[in-house]
Amino acid sequence: MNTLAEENYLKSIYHLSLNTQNVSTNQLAALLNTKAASVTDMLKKLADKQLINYARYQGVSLSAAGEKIALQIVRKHRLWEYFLVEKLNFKWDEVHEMAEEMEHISSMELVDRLDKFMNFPKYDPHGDPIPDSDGNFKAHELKPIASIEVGGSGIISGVRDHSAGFLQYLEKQQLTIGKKIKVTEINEYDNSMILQADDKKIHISREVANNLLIVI
Amino acid sequence: MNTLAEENYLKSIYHLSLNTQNVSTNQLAALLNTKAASVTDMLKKLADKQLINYARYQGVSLSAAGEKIALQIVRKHRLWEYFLVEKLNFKWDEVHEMAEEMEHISSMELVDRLDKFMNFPKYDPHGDPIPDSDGNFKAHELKPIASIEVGGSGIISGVRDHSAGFLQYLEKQQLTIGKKIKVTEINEYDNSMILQADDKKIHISREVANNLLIVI
DNA sequence: TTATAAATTTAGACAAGTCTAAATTTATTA
DNA sequence: TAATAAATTTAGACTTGTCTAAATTTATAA
Ligand SMILES: [Mn+2]
Ligand SMILES: [Mn+2]
Ligand SMILES: [Mn+2]
Ligand SMILES: [Mn+2]
Repeated sequence: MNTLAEENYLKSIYHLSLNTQNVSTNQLAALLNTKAASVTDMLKKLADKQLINYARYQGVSLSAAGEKIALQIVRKHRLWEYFLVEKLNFKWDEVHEMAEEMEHISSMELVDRLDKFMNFPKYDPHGDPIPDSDGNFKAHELKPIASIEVGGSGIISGVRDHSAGFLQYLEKQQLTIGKKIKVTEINEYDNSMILQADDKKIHISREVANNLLIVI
Repeated sequence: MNTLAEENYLKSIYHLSLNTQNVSTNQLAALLNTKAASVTDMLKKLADKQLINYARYQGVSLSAAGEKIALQIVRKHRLWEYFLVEKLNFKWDEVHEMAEEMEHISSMELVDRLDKFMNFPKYDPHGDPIPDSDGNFKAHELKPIASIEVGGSGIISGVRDHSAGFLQYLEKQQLTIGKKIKVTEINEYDNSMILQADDKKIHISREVANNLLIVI
């Protein structure tokens, strides 16, 4: 079907498309850890295959066919992450690289059975929605904690930064998916916030508040 | 570490080495579904990496380092096959191609946890032994049913032919791993055999008898 | 609105892995 | 043992995916 490289490009275009209309060559190069020239080469190939809409110098978006493929890869990635955490007891900061490889296992029958085996989970260990076999999913209505005012509360349901460092920090602070938090104080000087979670007060920086997402 | 192609070559050399001292270029080409010239190219590469012992025109064998890698791939292949059958309910004739991809997932931590998750199985769905994380395993003392005389009996514990067609045939005849059988009759004309299994009489050809292995 | 900067593409090269066709070595057999 | 056949290797080419350096296009800003 599609090569491993093609799949990684499609998935990256998908992710970047969530924030911008047209994805730029440089954005892709940064995310894929490659060079702009290499990206251009691949974009030509994907355009030939009708998987993307591409006009020279104008950036790129997924075609319907490309999005379908991207969603299947995202589905596999998130299901394998769920498997690694729930069945093999990995921590949420340990699974990304492994899933990066596993998402390319081609059998659809396999991923559907895996889905069933785990009882059709709707969200991965980082709170990201898992598309079903048709590519459909419902995302949470997420807001960064930074956007909440004093007195507001919600349930931690996602992260904006998926890096192992950030995830480990959150784990240490016990700020994990599903936890109910309330904003009790905002420091005017640096905009850092104090949260009430269970019986603890947790002090988080503005940067953390920007990258930690809740459902109200 | 090693590329996917290199891993597949090492594994193939390993399998062929079980029957012959030095593996030939043509044997590898046949098993890997490629051409002899391609095999020669790869053998040079693997020899440079000290993973095989190779002398031009003389065939090839694994070095200690090469065998270690091959055993890890075999371990992963068989553990994933076990997972697919025991956890995801695939049939034993359906899992080979998927495991062919999954065996290349690199994380050793992952495979060790998978092993633990499944309670350290010793044999894969086809009766082949699963190496432990150090590459050690104990193979069954296997004999083809064809070598048994009338009155002899044993437990089905392996197959010589792993093709889906053969496995499906065995399944249909209920000649599956673990079943106790007894040879009740050998037809002199075509050497076909009649087996007693549970309460059934099963008639098998010489060819089947050669490819079905038992422990006495 | 022109000059400069930034982004992107093109040109040309390279490594991995494969192939066909030709050359070489080894095995077989007359 | 010499001729022929079979197996293997070499030569040269091709594809995929990548890179650097140079050229081109688009964006920004004086
Ligand atoms: Mn990937
Ligand atoms: Mn995730
Ligand atoms: Mn393989
Ligand atoms: Mn097997």
